[in-house]
Amino acid sequence: MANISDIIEQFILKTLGEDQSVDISRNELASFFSCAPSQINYVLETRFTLDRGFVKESRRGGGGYIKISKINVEDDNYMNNLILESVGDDLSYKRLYQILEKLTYEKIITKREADIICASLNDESLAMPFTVKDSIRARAFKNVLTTLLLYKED
Amino acid sequence: MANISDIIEQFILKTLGEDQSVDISRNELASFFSCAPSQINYVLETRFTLDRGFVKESRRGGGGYIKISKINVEDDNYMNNLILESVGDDLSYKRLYQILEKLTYEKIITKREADIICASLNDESLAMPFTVKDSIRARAFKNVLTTLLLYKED
DNA sequence: AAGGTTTGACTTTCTTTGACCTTTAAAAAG
DNA sequence: CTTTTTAAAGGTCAAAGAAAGTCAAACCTT
Repeated sequence: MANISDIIEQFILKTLGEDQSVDISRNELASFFSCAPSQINYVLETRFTLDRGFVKESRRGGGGYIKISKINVEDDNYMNNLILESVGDDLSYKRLYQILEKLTYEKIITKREADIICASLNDESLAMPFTVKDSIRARAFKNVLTTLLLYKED
Repeated sequence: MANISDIIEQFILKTLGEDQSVDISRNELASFFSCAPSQINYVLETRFTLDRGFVKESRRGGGGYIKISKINVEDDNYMNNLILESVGDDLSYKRLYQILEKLTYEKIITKREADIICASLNDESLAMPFTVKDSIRARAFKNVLTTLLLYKED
């Protein structure tokens, strides 16, 4: 955790807190952390992604800003979207991991459940050629999500 | 004895101590012991294996690290036995299902967790040739069981 | 000779930096 | 009041840097 990106990520998460969104100023943040402004973009691109449940919006020019919003995972749209589109036909382990983090954070699954899914679908478990691996993972994970949806009914 | 690998092993074990995990920096360790960085990998591969109850996780790039976690293998004969013998190198879906029923009945896992494992490792998810399927399932399920051992602490 | 160790060259992944680009609000000019 | 200019944002992309991973050859031990 010695890299700036992680620190900035934590800072933004903390600033967000329980709120649904925050506005940040790219340049201010960058100068606060004494880093290149594009570093902020890097953090946003790698950490505040849709998979992890964030949506961004920004505006340039005077009084510009970047707004980071948490998406509402409550309703089944998020899960349905994951199943139908977001996951797609291929799913890397990394991406799976990020999605699981989000689902855990939103308390849709427990940490233990996330770990179970991870263990069964990581690269070591799925010991097979690259090309097939990601597609098997996608298929299997969609099945898991579908199973979870069944539990949401109650 | 007296070879660097053993010394590094001891050092890591000592650093671990009673803790459940440690973070190490491959390059730092290597330069501390004046050895090639890949020597560290060698030590990890030969000494901190799953069989011996260790799980590893790492990250490259700036601020990279290697995390070594210890799993509690204590006295859990049933799970250990499952991992080492019962499951074996091949595992049919039927057999998996039976084991999951047993684990659920014994309250080692919840029904929901069983369903999740089922969903991710059933024949539909693992869409691949028969010959490979059962061996992938065995491997994956063993990983799941190992992960569950991590939770046996509490 | 066999098996475990050690080393180093090469690869992959992730992060950091900086130069250059685009958009926009506000100010200046007409 | 409209148009033009300017400065203040944010965006993009590629190169450099910082780890860790891999693999095979050389080296020891028994």
